[in-house]
Amino acid sequence: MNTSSIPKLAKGRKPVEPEKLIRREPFDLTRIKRMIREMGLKVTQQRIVILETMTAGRAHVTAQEVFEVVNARFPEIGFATVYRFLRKMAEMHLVTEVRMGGLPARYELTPRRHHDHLTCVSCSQIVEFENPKIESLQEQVAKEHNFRLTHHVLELYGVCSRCQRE
Amino acid sequence: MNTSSIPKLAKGRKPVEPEKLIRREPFDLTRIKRMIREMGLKVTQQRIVILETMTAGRAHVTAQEVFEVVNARFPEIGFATVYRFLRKMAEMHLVTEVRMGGLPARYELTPRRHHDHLTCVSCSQIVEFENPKIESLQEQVAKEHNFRLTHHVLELYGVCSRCQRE
DNA sequence: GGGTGAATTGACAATCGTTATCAATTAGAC
DNA sequence: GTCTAATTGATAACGATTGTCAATTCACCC
Repeated sequence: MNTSSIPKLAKGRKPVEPEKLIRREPFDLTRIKRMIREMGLKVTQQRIVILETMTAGRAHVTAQEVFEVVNARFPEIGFATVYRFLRKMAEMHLVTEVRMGGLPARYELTPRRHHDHLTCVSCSQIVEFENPKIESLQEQVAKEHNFRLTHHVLELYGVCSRCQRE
Repeated sequence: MNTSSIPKLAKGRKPVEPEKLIRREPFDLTRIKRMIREMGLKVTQQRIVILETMTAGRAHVTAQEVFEVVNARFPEIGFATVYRFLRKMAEMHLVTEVRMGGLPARYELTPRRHHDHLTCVSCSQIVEFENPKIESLQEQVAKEHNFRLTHHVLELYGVCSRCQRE
């Protein structure tokens, strides 16, 4: 890949569709580079762009969606690279992988506070929630069975208020 | 498919490897036929064998595992039939589909009492548990967000006591 | 700065679990 | 038994994910 073209493209002006996914301010470059280095990885232009997209974009995105945003800005970046880096970041707990049913995995920057998900089966909107009582009851269950808990998946599915009306 | 050969094979004596999966007594034929009829489906030899295997075998099996048991007894039964029927039964809530991570779906006869799973990340053993307090807290969370809850997935992962010792 | 080796990349093939297709067969109602 | 719609098995197709590998790039040394 011709990486030298990336800075050039970055300054490009052509309007990009998938940008609509972006909602938050990305972390600054220094911070992003540090995050990559802290994972024990080399700092490449691809990884900067991918991680920047993750920090800037909405949560709960699929690898495909990340790829589309990234690839729209830098067509040289292949989707294998996106997949690989997302997997690596999940491994490093920098992002969290959420798999619902047989659907493609969704990724979110690992939130400082743990939370679970409430998903609308009709419109797929995801609401995050945290409930310390449930958490502690889970710990209690694990203890009763002499398990040392490593993690858990709690996904609630239902119909949101808007979809109930329709 | 030559179904007429099935009764013949059923009496066959050749020892079958995957039988080791069987742990419980299957439901009797009359009951199994009734279950299939109650789903609004035709009673076929294939479905009898598959459902018999489900009622007789261990819980939390993959479609592939069911297929292997079934196919060992009746090589004429294709795996598309197994997949289709499992999916249909899941749809009818006769069996419950459990998907953990990106792994193949596992099926169990829907237990009379709802329960969740505690899985050992080391040896994959699955412990079932039920906790009404967690259930009601989930309802409460859904209510707070104006969702009408349809179902949920609660999977706890940890290291079982035996694996902790090793 | 340039040189070097290992990590990373992109294109693409391969794999996995699952689902669709379709002609042939079968269950169930008459 | 006859008829028709449901079911079946073989196989292709599918979508998500992972592996392969030659070419490129980063990070470190000088």
